[in-house]
Amino acid sequence: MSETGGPAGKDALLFLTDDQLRKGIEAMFFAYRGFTADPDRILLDKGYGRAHHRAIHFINRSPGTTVNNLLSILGVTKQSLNRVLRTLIEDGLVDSRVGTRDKRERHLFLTPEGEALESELSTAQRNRMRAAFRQVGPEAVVGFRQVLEAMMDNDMRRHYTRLREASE
Amino acid sequence: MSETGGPAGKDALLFLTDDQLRKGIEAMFFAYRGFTADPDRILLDKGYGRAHHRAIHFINRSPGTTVNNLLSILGVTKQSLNRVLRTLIEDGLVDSRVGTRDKRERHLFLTPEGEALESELSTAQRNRMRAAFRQVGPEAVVGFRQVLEAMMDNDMRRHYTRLREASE
DNA sequence: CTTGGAATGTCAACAAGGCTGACATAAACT
DNA sequence: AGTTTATGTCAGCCTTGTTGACATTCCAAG
Repeated sequence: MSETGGPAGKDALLFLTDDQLRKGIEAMFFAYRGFTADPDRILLDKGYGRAHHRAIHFINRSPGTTVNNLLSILGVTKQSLNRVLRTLIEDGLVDSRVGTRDKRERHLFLTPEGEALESELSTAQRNRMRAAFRQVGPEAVVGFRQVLEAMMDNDMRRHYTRLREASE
Repeated sequence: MSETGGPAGKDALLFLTDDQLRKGIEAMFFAYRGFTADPDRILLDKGYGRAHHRAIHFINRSPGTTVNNLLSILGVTKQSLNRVLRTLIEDGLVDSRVGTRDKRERHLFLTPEGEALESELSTAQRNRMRAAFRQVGPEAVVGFRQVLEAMMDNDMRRHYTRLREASE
């Protein structure tokens, strides 16, 4: 690992100046645009938006998840999510099955068509991420994720780590 | 410094697996929510949105900038930006002065009230960024920014570095 | 067992902030 | 002077966020 203070001395905390923080803020802003650019282009052709992408992504990650669970991951209202889900279901990308144990719940799955779109979107997004990771090397990638995790709200970090546990 | 390939061997590129890339993607998604959460709360009270924040931020960064320049930084249409600017001007947070050399241009400045809001917003956002940076240390911060820069589109990276040059 | 409240999901209507199209004005270039 | 180009504004549409009202299902208290 590395010491967390850098070289001990009067400049040890230079990375916490307002200028450095602003640099981080602007980097985050500009990078997020790149992060979503490729999927956005693909979705535009098919008449979908970023909200559809998010739903598809997390249904793929947790097949059979309920609407309620998806809500707390996405952090939007159920009414907002519902509109998106309805179009995905109508278009045959998502399958919604009434819960067997609790009939109020709907369990969500991707159809083969939904999986195809998910794959197309995540391939595009991974390609950009891969190029960036490769360019900067594994140590930078570790730092990247450490900062992002530290920046999350607790609720979001809980979802983030829970997704890791489920898949590994 | 550090070698960029990690331990030489068959696992040297393990950080580029699909699982690692997906982890990066989800980290980006959840972290961006945290990144905008604090300013969003402040803006909600005052009847503004994220679009107003972005405009205020970059006008503060480049006082006297034109609408056109702001457009290419924000990557939205002029019509969309115009709606936001109109309310900020009406509310006395932004001052729009017709260009002296070219009367088609409008040069944008923050009023004292605008600067007050800018300060409130950026203080909140910096506080979160500072807490994250401090928690993970300067080496992680370097990695964080390296990945973000590598992830930007070329146009956005141009704006990003241009802002650096102007201020340092 | 039934009944009242809580949980889940759907429908309707509204607001913010993207978008395109049409246009007014100013500058620039024949 | 007259056409073309650049800048900014106005009008209207679409996505996706919001709240409110409601139907269905479950569960627990009487």
